[in-house]
Amino acid sequence: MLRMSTLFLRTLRDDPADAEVASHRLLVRAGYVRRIAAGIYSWLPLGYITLRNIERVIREEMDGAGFQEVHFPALLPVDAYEQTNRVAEYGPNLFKLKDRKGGDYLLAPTHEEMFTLMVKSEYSSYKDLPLSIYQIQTKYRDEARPRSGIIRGREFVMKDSYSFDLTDEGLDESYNKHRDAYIKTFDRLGMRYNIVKAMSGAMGGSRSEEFLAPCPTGEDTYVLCEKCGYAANVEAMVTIVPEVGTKVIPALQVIDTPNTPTIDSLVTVLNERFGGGYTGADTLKNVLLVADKKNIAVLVPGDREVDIKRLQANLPGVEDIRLFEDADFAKNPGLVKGYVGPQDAKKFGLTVYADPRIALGTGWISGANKKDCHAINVVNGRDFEVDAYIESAEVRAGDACPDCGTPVVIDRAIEIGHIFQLGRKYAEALNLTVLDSDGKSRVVTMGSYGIGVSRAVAAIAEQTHDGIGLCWPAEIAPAKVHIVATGKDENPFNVAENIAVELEKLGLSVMLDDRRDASPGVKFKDAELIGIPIIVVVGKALAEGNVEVRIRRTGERLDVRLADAAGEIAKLIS
RNA sequence: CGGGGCGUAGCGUAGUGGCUAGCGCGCCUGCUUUGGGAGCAGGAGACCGGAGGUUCGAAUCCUCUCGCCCCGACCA
Repeated sequence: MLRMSTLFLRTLRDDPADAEVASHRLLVRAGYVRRIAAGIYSWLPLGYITLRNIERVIREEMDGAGFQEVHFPALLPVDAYEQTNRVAEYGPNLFKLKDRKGGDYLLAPTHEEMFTLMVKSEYSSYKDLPLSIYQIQTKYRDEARPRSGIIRGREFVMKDSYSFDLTDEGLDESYNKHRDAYIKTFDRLGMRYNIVKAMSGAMGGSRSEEFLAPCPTGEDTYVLCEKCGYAANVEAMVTIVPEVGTKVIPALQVIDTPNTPTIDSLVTVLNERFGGGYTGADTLKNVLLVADKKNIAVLVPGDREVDIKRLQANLPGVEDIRLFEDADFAKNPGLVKGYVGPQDAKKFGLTVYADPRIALGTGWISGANKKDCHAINVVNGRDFEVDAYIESAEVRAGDACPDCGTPVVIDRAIEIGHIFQLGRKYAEALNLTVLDSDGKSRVVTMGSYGIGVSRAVAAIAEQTHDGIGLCWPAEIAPAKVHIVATGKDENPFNVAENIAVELEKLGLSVMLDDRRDASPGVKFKDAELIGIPIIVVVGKALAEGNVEVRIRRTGERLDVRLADAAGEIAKLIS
């Protein structure tokens, strides 16, 4: 039983000045966490209980699916991470340190290497597979910018699992088992979430899905088709290739378009000259970028921006992308800022990437590679060539769903889980092989499955809080019932104590506000801030032989006969 | 790393060269109060982020530095 009279807790009346998002503000105010440094937090009793409740649910579901828990050190020698090139990949995001002998260590940002090496050192036969093991561990990433309190820290708790299979079919099966276990887990945690197609990113691999908890403070943007259920991270959103008309487009013609370095100014001039009807979508935007020191052109419809994140996600292997700067234009005098067209790309040594909307045979208005001049009737395949079609244009609400064509909606979310098929990258790098039934050595294929445990505390707080405080789902609340005793004589305190004991006998955890020196108002405010789902007030209603039961989420209040209070409360929870 | 903002008691804050750094919450003591963050009285608590400088005098001005928050870049 948690007794408020002795609980290590101090709630704050004012919002902390350094907290912006709701979860951060309320978790600090309600005494769940305290900041130690940027992105590094201490967990106080209420917060730690909540965190462990989430861990418990995760463990139950992982164990239930037949996965086994292990525990690796957070402090590791760098060797293995060098073999897989992770030290370079993580770069400054890696917390590095030296031991007294000068040996290089790191605080692990993730543990693929350890899992792989562990399996390698223990197993060597296909008969040992499939295998899925997991851990719940503190991870360290020296983020360039920690933000939003617990949501994005430099130290955080993560559950990570890895599956090991001989075949691709086996990997699919392991992946699906994890997917099912995640669905059960997040359902129990009382979260709203979408399972969304994602890019597997630099890790390689094929299938990849994210579990996203919709919430305005989230950092991820995703699209959702409300008709067919298609959901994808914007990076993974697929664009429908438009039908190309059969009309013959006249020959390319260069026209004078003075002072039209922007799409808007160009459209204005076109409409003046040709009597209207032109929009940005008729023009071709040629965005020049430098990708790992190579010049590239990205073609998108003029009414859209290039989404550099999407572009990068769809250009695997490219590490650094930036827009052309004045210095780059100076080095390439044929490329006229504001008047670039793809017609002479070869001549300029540009690799041309195009949004799928720039389909073969479509005609456009583009820059003429000459100051104050544009070209009309510029046809893809006739007047210019595209080296590759890739998703690179910004995604907008209302874009067509690739599965059913319905306009999609766009929403923001917090990434709380990510499952993906790693394939053989780590197994190859670390030489994890087993003998198959023919006695031949085969590289194992792996899957990787993460849940942000500490982040889930914040995500749930974001999704469930209201104007007066936190509001936990029963499964993870620091207690199931919060009993408030009010009044100045002994009786309500004794009654509250008795109900608490009875509830605990029924298996329900209880927080008891047995403070003698706090006024009722303070106790109510604290109870609402702390966010335990059922609040029982023992006080005035005693005169009629009742206690008052309040549902935190709905604000609903009902009187319950004292005699069967515990039983009634227990019913409310189940 | 670029842009912006901020560092004064546990928390929220006032204080733009002047004398003992002010207020609210919280904390301690006493009395009163007890269904919506109680009242009165008394009290403790601040190297004004740090270093250096200007000045008769610096929380206040200057330089450097450290930290924190927000936007962007970045982010298994």
